[in-house]
Amino acid sequence: MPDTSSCQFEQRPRRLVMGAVGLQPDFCKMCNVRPSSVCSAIDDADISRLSDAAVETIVPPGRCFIEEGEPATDFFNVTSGTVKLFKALPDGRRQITGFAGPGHFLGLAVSDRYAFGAEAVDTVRLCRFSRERMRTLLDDFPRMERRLLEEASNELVAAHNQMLLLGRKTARERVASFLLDQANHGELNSAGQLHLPMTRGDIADYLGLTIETVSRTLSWMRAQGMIDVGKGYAITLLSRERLESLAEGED
Amino acid sequence: MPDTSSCQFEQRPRRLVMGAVGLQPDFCKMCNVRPSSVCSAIDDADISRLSDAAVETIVPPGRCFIEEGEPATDFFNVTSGTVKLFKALPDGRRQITGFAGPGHFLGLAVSDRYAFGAEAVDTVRLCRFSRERMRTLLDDFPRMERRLLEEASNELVAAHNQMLLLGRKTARERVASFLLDQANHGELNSAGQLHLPMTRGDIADYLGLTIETVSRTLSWMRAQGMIDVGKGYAITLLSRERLESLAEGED
DNA sequence: ATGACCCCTTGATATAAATCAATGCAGAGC
DNA sequence: GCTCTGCATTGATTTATATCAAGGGGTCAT
Repeated sequence: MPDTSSCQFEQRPRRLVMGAVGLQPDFCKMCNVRPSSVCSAIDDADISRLSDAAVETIVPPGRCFIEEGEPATDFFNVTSGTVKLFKALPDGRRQITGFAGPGHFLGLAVSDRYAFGAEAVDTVRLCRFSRERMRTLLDDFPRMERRLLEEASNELVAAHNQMLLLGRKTARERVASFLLDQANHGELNSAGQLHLPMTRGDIADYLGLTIETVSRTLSWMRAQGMIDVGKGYAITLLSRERLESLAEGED
Repeated sequence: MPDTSSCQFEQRPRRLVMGAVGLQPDFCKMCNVRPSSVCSAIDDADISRLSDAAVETIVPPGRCFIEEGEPATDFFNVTSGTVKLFKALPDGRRQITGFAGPGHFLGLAVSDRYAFGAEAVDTVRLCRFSRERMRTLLDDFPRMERRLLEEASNELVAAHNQMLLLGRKTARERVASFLLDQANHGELNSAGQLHLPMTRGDIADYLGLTIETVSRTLSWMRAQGMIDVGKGYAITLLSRERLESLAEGED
């Protein structure tokens, strides 16, 4: 059962129907509003419609749940875990266009087919809506449309940054940019380590490099004293300053 | 004076105030609605507010009208001509993130600073709004918000395609993809030629290549009989089929 | 006309990153 | 205990593309 502790509806039990389907906390996250402002805008009929619309889904690591080119039936909001989004060429070359963490939307596009594939990096929890119902939700909750526009704008900025990276940065600059992005968006653990849920292959496909180049670059950074590569997927950033100047090509 | 022939308001002259400031046809384009549905939703007070909000701007070729990192005061809708959008690194390396033609929006981002620069490729006509007023326009015309979301979604799809191109395609595949994109989005002239308004340098900065590689690749395609490179910026696609299989790496 | 400038093309060479190859390590299954 | 498999690291070599360099053909101002 989803955590509802951050939402204050203990006094209004009927409202918890939403929580029961995993919708309420996610819906708050989607709309980026306080739960109370969402709930004051809906009535009992809405509740049943919303409950009906959302399904909580759990996807195991490595499982692909959106196939590029398939009919786009669903719309997702990531609740926990990390998803990789990718596009592929017929001969198997693959470009990961982004990693989506908690709060991110998938399947926004206007097209009736998915423009990308999506695969769980680790265990992923999703809030799934049918796109058809999504459309009626948007009519009823105009805030949500604004929220989606905001999200799309942010993704667009990220995409443009990534285009600069892919088109004009060297391997070292790419890896430095990636580590800093990850450190800014994800959280560091208690030891100050950055936990990267994805494999070297995923990083390579995200940065437009090969596995070997990513590995060599990380080794070089370690030799330079910029980072410490721990066991598994943990990395410590020892000199954020040097990584930053490297990432922007100031060297 | 802007062309109003596509809008049917000859019988309601007062409405032409909008056309007088270059707003009305552009506004229709922005909202992607028939002029009548826009105008039925507004009254005289709205007209003066809208007229006030929009300014028609003409930008000469090569003129940069958005500086990356400057405060984002305005919001633009391209009326005619082609704009190049770009991001740059401190040492001068540049990535063109897209070319914006008639109907495209600029300055959508949530941030209070422009995330990219914009420069006119040829003579560009723009409809300019202050972002502050844009916000109130969005409140009054909810259709517009949906239209912007649609636009942003389409741009996101284009950005992801470009990431695949920049990260994983060879020079030949990149140039082939570019030519086909241009042929699909722009119009061919009467001789079946594609007119590219941008220089080889712009194409290179868009495709993550150098001028020399773009030039050599076009020469190679000509030698292969895929294209014909005319005088100036005109190119004829002789075998769209071969270009398509090349663009997707099927060779 | 002349020179300056910009853009494009083509050739020769250099290099960053890919590819090919070998090895090590850790977890899963038997 | 084993082997098998996937992932990561490191080394040797290749290659696609960048860089360096030269020359041609416009256009514009003098």
